[in-house]
Amino acid sequence: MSARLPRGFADRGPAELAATRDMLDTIRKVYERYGFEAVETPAFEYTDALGKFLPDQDRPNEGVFSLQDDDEQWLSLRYDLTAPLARYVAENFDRLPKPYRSYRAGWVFRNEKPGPGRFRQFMQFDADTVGSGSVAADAEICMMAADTLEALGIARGDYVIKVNNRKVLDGVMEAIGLAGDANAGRRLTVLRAIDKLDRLGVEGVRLLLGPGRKDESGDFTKGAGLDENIADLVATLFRPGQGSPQIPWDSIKNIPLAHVGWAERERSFIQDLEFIESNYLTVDMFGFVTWDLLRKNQLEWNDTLETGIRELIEISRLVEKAGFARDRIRIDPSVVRGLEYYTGPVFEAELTFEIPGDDGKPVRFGSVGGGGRYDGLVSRFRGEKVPATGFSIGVSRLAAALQKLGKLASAEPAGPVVVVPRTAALAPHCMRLVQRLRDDEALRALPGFAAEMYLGGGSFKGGLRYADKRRCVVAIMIGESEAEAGKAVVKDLIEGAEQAKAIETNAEYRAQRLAQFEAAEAELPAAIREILARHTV
RNA sequence: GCAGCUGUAGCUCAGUUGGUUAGAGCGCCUGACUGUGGAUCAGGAGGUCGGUGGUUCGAGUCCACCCAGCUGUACCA
Repeated sequence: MSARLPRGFADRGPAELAATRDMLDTIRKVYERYGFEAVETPAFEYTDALGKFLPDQDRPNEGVFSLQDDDEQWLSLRYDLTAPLARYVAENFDRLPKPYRSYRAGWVFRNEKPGPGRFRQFMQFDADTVGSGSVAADAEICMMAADTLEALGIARGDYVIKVNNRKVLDGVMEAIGLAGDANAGRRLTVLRAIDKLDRLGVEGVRLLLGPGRKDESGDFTKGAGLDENIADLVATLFRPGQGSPQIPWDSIKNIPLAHVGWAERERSFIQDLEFIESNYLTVDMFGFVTWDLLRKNQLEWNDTLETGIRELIEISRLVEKAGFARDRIRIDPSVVRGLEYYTGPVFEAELTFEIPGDDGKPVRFGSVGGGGRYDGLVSRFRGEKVPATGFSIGVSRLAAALQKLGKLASAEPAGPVVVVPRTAALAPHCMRLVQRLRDDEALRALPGFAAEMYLGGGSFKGGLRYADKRRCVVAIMIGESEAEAGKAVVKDLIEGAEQAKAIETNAEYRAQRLAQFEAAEAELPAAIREILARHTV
């Protein structure tokens, strides 16, 4: 039998654990400052509570890890933290304050094809506001996401929280005649195509919206089958970075409304925009461009679309007033996200900086989190409607990005002070000594201080080799003569290694006892503190 | 899932048109060094060449299938 790690799972060493712990701590502080409170739910849920099982099968869908309980009920490992929260809120609805603001971190599991940076178990850190239908809740979540990324050390300008609204997408679908249950499949295809804008570009997406697309490997993806001009319209409309469309603000303002003959509702909508400050230009323009494109294609404006755009404008207004400019939170119509349960605003946190990859080509990390409004999730468990919105950070992915940025400790933490007995008979003497170090007030006050006696057998040098591998800074050596004299030899391992680089010959090496000195037992803590201080800053 | 590429020591890789006992560097272990990691020197362990079957006098090398990995694509609640 060979020892092997299951595909798509990862072991984590001390360096990674320490880094993740720091990261979670930082995120938690931001969330708590916003007034969110902690909750934890288990890794397993009843499969139906996760809301995903195929209609005509009694077996849970692939994609989740599932097993049958002894009462034959299906259990699944959670694939995100949102569905379990909905279950928790529904189950404890009466005693929770509303709106309920909660955060939680935990492992989630997906039974999918793993890849570089894609695991079948990974950590998410979520925050949600349940019980508020106000777009202020959505705006706040976006603000918090931006603050969180900055708290983690990502500079302003190196990230952006992109915001869109499912109602806009739905409204456009409606306008191009894809409303209704009969078109659900094609709607999905269109949404997926839009989702790929950043990767495939406008051309690729236009193909996906129309006849279909063949990729480099020759694989063919079936398209949505839209008419060419409609595909054009959709691809243009949801182009990413829509922030600077071709039409300048002035030309919108100066449109002679009466002359174009807009319907009353449309006119009032556009007139509204005139009162909006220039910072909301993106949404305004998007609204106008949408309106204009629809009109040119003889398609109708609709309520869903208007509501969606008005919500986006409102969110822009809120975050702007709170001091979040467009370099942090930005409306981007190409954001699609979670195709299933989102009902309103959707968000995506994206890292915008590039880093040279292994092959030298610049690599973007892209999305490190996302979320949105899911007004239907909790109500699956209760009669009444419970609006909710939330955001989820992909911890592992973000950690990888931070590591590349150098914002995360990547080195293994320094090892303990190791006391090495010269012979086995000295073990009691050393054990007493090491315990005195652990009990020393001043040493204990040092962050991360640890002391241990070398427990390995073999030769004396084994102890030093061990200290080396553990990245220890200080070794204490005790032989018979030292024990009798109540003394110890203290060695600065880092300084010793440094000095050894200059040594060329064996004789010289033997002659030197690099970076070590003898100290009385009582002076040990002070000597150790001095060496540690030398190397920890 | 589909397509293309790749599988030689713990790691990174060599291995000539198919030809003897398959190599290197790093790492690991042991020793030298009067009681010392890191320097130096000497030695050692470790591979059914991803697996199975085939072609051949002979296969790490050629062929088929399988498995695994990488890349793209699809899916990702």
